[in-house]
Amino acid sequence: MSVSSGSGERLFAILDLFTEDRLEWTPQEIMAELGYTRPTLYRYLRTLKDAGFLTSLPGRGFTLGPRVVELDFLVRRSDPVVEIGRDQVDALANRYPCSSLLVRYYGKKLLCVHSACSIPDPRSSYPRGRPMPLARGAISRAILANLPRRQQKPIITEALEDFAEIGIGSTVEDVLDSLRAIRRRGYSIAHGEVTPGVVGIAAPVFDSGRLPIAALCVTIEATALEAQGLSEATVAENVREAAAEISFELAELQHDPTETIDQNPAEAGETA
Amino acid sequence: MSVSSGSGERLFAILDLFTEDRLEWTPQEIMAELGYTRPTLYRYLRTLKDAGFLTSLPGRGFTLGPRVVELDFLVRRSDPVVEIGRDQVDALANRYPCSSLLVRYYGKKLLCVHSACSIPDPRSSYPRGRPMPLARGAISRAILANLPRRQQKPIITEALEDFAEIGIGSTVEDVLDSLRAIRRRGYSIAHGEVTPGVVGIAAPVFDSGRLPIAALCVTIEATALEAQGLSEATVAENVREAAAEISFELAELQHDPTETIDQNPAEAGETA
DNA sequence: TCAGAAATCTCAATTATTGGGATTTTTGTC
DNA sequence: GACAAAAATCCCAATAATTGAGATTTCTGA
Repeated sequence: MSVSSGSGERLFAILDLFTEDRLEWTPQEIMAELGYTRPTLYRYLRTLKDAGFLTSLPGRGFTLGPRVVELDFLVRRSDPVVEIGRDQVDALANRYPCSSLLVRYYGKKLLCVHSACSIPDPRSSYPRGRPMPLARGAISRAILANLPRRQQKPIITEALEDFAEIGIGSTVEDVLDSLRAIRRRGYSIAHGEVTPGVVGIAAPVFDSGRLPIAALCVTIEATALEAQGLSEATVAENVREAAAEISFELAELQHDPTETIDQNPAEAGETA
Repeated sequence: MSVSSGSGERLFAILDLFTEDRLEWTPQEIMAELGYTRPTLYRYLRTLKDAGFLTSLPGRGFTLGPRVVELDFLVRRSDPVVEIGRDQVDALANRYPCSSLLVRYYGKKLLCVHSACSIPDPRSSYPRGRPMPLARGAISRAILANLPRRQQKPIITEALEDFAEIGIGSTVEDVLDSLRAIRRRGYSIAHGEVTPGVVGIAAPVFDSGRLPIAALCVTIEATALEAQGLSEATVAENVREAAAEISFELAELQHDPTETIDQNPAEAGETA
């Protein structure tokens, strides 16, 4: 809420410039974009470079640096959802000609944390680290449907047009009803919401407190399903079971005091 | 050089606490470790959390957060060495029962940036993001041997005992001779230097300026080599060719102005 | 070798950061 | 559901650290 300045935040603002669309920035461009003074900017850049978050390309400016890579390795290690889910993701990819994703729910974001792919040229590609929209697709709904009402409402209200377009419901109450059904069924299905012709089938992963913290998802071409004589429901059952298995193993970890684990890094709740 | 304070660096010092051995820290522990005041520490933690670099675990403190994952995705995208090398790494893993690594040289560090594995239970495991020692193993020497003399000397001097132990040479001149041989041969081999019974075979990857920026490496059980009737030299030739192919494609990218690429993020040179 | 640009340095002004202590919120327990 | 202990946040004056204009140095390419 607070627009607090703080030189730390000004540092991170530099990192925020680097996006999928723009992976290189020169000091010039950064100055223009953020309005920092020259000496200040260079000081920031030096700090970031010394810390390894940026590296300078000979004549072309800066890119993200190796420290990021190192830290991601540590994140993979510290996240039991990844540790445990990996096998299930890979198994699903082996069973069906699909890409299979494990997507984590962080506060207001969905982030793919592991994926596997068993088809040559996947049309929808979500490798680790790519963020996803919170209001579209099977994954989104698998999570949303299992959130406490308190948290559902603001999200639904905000993205009502999206839901209407998809056919989930045109009023908040309608959407809530649809989500209730999804919750009871244990999985959600989306037809071509993200990529045309591709079916997404997702099921929620719970922490030991029964809160949804992730979703397991298989995306498969509609034509491939047909070709293999598979029904969506069959696949969905498999996904649901695999997700349940992850939840189960997570809960076990929780109870076993010999292992260190984290649980639900999602933000508590925000006054939307 | 400079022990400059700077609140940015104090922020990053918090991130530096998180290591493979210690993935969770409570504010208490951080205060004790870094000596920050309580309000200050909490301010820092909030900044880091808001930026997504940390997340708070319910009752257990903090871990690294999702922003790291997002940034690593961007790094993978911006590093052409990964983009190009991936296929070669995977191909080698398919050809031999081994793990196959692509390791990047960043200033004074070696960092695995991609790996593949074709055996069930690999004894030496180097997934993306795990740093490696700069003075041990085939990878290290593949890089070192191709560095300009200017940069070789200080490194060798500093790690002379290591080299002596491995049998590369007991004086700086001896080591330089050995490295020259490696450079001429085009690949380096290490027997059980990192893991007993495991052979490492590595070849350098060059940027368009003929500077070594990475190494491609296959690690394979000595017994597996024998069982398959493979000679080290045969495998080494394959590794060398694959690495050369990466170098070649990198150089091509360099000349093709339609692609944005980075080149050699390694630090220029430091007054060792 | 030299010009033009890029990066760094110097140092005084001032602002934003700091930390002691009070206060509020959260957590765990009864 | 209420209570005590701990954890996190707030307040605000003091001050130390950050800032930026301009000079200077280093780099880059011709």
